[in-house]
Amino acid sequence: MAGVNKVILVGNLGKDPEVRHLENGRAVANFSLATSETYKNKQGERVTTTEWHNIVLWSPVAEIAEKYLKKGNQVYIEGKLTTRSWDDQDGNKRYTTEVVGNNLTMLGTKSDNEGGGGNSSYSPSSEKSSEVSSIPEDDSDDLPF
Amino acid sequence: MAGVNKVILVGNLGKDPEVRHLENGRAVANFSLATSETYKNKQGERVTTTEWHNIVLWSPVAEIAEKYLKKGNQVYIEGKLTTRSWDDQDGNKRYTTEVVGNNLTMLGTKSDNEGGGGNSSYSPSSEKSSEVSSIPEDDSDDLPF
Amino acid sequence: MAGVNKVILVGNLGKDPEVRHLENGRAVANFSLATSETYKNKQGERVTTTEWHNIVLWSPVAEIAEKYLKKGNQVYIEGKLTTRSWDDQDGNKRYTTEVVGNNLTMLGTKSDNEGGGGNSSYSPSSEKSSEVSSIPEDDSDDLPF
Amino acid sequence: MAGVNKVILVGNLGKDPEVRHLENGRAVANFSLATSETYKNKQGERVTTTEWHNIVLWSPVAEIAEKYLKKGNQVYIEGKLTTRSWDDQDGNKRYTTEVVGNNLTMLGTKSDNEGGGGNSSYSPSSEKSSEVSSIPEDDSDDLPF
DNA sequence: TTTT
DNA sequence: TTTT
Repeated sequence: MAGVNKVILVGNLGKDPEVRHLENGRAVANFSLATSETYKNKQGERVTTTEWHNIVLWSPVAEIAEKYLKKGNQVYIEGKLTTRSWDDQDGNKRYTTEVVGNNLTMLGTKSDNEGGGGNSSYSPSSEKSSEVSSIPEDDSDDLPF
Repeated sequence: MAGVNKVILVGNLGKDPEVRHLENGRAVANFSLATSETYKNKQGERVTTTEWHNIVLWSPVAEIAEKYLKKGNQVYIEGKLTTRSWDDQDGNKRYTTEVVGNNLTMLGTKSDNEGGGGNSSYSPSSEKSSEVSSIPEDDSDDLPF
Repeated sequence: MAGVNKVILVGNLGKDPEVRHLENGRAVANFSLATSETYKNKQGERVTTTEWHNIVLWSPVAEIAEKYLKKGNQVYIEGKLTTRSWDDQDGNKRYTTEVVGNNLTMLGTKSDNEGGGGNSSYSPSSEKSSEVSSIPEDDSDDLPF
Repeated sequence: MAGVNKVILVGNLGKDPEVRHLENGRAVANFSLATSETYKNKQGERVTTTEWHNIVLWSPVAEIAEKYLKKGNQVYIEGKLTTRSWDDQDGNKRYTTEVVGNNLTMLGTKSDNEGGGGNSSYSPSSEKSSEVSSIPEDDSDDLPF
C-alpha cells in the first residue's frame, strides 16, 4: 500500500521563478527546469536532447527560490510527481504533470549564481552564498531563515 | 549542461501491461502505476492519496513486464520523465508526461505475484520466479534472457 | 557547498531489529539489510551477489521498525551515508559506515510480513497492517502514531 | 530477491583522482568526495557537517574522471554501496565501504572546473566543456569519447 | 545474516 | 485502474 514517488533532477531554470504569496501566508513558486543529455547517435554525431519539467515549490522552499534562483541557474531538485486535471475552454479534461519539490540545492559556485538571469531586480541578498540553499528534508525546523 | 532526470517509484499496477511488438523487433509495454501514501489529517483521520503514473517500458524490460507483471503487482521502477506532445481532435496541442523505465524490480514474494491479476490468461511461465525480474542497468548484456 | 547524500535500498532484513531506548526518550534501531542482484556470468551461469548494509534508524522510525519489522522482511529504505570512527582494542582507528534511514516502507503483502522471522515473540500488533509503515519525510508531524 | 542498492551524491572532490591503468586495459579511479550540509542548531548557530565518501570509478567513467576532474570540482555521482574486507597488519579483519559510481555529471559552469585543483598538470582538454561529462547509464556504448 |  |  505504502508507496514511493520520488523525482531527482539536476538542470537549469528556463526563466526566473514566478512566486505567488497566498492569503494564508504560504508562498508557491513555479518555473520550468531543463535537463539535458548529450550522446552520440549511430552516425557518430553528438546530439543533445532536452526535457522540460514544470516545477512547483511551496513554503519554505518557495521563498528560497524567490530570493536566490534566477533564469539559467543550475539546481538539484528532489520531489514527487503529481498530476492534476482541469477543464479547458472546450470542456475537455486536461492533465498537467508537475514535480513538487521538497528539497532544493543550488549548484556551482557563488559567482555562477550572481549577476545571473533575465531579471533586473537583482538582489544583494543572493550574496549570502549558496550555503543556505540546501533544505535538509528531515529537520525542516532548522532552516537557516 | 549535462543533467540528471531520474524517477524512482514503488507502487502497484492498475491493470495488466499492454505490450506492442514493433516491426523492428523491439517491444514496448504500457501500464499505469499507483503510488499511495497514507497520513493523518488535522482531524486525526487517516487519509490515503493515490497518484497515477503512465509507465512506458522498452525492450528488453518490456518483455519482462509482458511475462511477469500483472494487475495489482507491486514493483520498483526507475526511469526518467518524458513529456511528448500531440494534437487532439480540436487541433489543440496536448501534452502527456510518462515515466520511461529502465530498471524494474518485482517486489514481495513469489506468491504475491502468482495467481495474480485480473488477467485470466495466467501463464505458468510466471513460476520461473522473480529472480529474473531485476534488470541491472549497467550490464544489460548479462540479462537473464 | 550544499550537497546531497542519499541512499536508496530495497532488500531483506538479515535479522530482527535491535532496538535501544535511550534516556532522553528517543529510540535507535539497528539491523543488517541484504541487497541481492542476480546476473549471468560469461559462462551463462546465474550468479547472485549480496551486499550487506548496516542500517540505523532513529525515532520515530525506530519504533516502527521495532513494531513491524522482522528477519526476512523486504523493505524500501531511504537515508544517508555516515561514517563514524572508533578506536579498537589495539588503539587503531577504525571506521564503520552506516546508512541512517529517514524513510521506511514495508514491501509485499501483509501476509509476507506476518508470522515472519526468526523471532518467536510474534506480536499481534503487526496485524495493524503495513499502512502505517511509510513515513512521509516531509510531514513528520502527521505520523500515524 | 532482486534488490536495489543506489547511492546519489552531490559533493566536491577532496583531491585529484588517483587513476590506475590495469593490465587488462581497464582503468580504476579513486578519490574522496565531501558532501556538506548546513543547518542551525538549538542555539541558532549555523553549523556545517561534512561527510566523506570513498569513490571508486571503473572504465569508462574512470577515464572521464582522469581527464576532467580535479580537486574541488563539484560533481553528481550515482552508484552503489559496496563493502570489501581485508586483513590489517595485526591480522584483524577490516572493512571498507566504498561507492562504486556508474554515472557521473560535472556540475557548475566550465569556468568552475578550469584552473581548478591542486594539480599543476592542468590540461587544456578540460576546455572541451562539461557537455561531455554525463554518462547516460542506459547506453554506455554511445559515450562521447 | 536475508531473499528466490 | 492498484494496494492495505
